[in-house]
Amino acid sequence: MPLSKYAKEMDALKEHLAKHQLKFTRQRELILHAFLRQEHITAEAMYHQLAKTDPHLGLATIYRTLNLFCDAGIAQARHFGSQTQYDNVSHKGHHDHLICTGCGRIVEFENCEIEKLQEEVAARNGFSIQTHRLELYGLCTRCRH
Amino acid sequence: MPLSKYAKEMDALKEHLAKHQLKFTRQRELILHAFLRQEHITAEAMYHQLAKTDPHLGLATIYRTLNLFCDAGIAQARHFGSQTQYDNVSHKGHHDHLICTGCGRIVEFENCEIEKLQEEVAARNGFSIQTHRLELYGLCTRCRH
DNA sequence: TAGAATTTTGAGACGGCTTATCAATTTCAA
DNA sequence: TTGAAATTGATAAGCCGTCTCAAAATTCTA
Repeated sequence: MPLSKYAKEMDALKEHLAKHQLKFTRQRELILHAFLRQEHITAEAMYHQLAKTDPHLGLATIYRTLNLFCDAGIAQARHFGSQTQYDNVSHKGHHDHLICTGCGRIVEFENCEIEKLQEEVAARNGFSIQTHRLELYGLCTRCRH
Repeated sequence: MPLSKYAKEMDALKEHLAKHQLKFTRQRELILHAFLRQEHITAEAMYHQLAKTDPHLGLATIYRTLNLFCDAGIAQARHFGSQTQYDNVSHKGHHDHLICTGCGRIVEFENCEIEKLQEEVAARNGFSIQTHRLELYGLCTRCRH
């Protein structure tokens, strides 16, 4: 019985920390919990969100920690406009994105067939996939008119 | 008989200019030709490239013009890392990437079936795809051992 | 073709997002 | 508990892209 529903990610983080001689800190734990509650978030948004309960948490720490999560495979950075979105990898499962270049609207989708083909391509090249990123850019119905 | 192999894009640009009361300038023509020669490029890269022959071309002009091309449907901006890549829309030969998280090796691939499925997903959501980005992250044969 | 109206250009200032710096603090292995 | 090493927070610095504005170029009109 896990102590928390985020035990899996917590383990992944601790394993990464151990492997790189990094330390487990109050801030990292705090940010991890806040991060795992969302599907995706920007550093700035998380800063404001956490400021309510932890007003002394620095913005730089949030950036550093979210980038750490990316290294640990818990988060994935996605650049949109001038900002960076940090996606919760476990939350999104295997959701990919349709992004409207007109209005910025984002539609999530999932397609098993595509995933299967990805596996085939990877296998053919001797790779074992850990994660992937698929973004389709185009115009949505509204923006086409 | 077209005067240049870029006649189609030139027409698209001129049509857009006319429709918006914009002017056809030496710089716009210059940048269009330089742009169409590549599959994708950043403003900065184009700046350095053109500086050899036109040292007085301003970086701001390049940004403005590449954004103009986006409006005209000739180019398409894509955010990559902290930079903006301007993709040449007319280039169809799009390749995707397999990226080894162990050693950083990048293998390019192309898969028509995946592209077809992408089109289907987009259509189902009312999108018309302009471009896409597909990256598979994993371990290559060597790094798995 | 000349002249006027309008747009564009180039150079640098500016602003937003992210990373670097560094002294003080915290973690953790011994 | 102690001390080496990593982390933090505040802020400076950096980067990328846009804005500003006077001068130049383009287009329109006659």
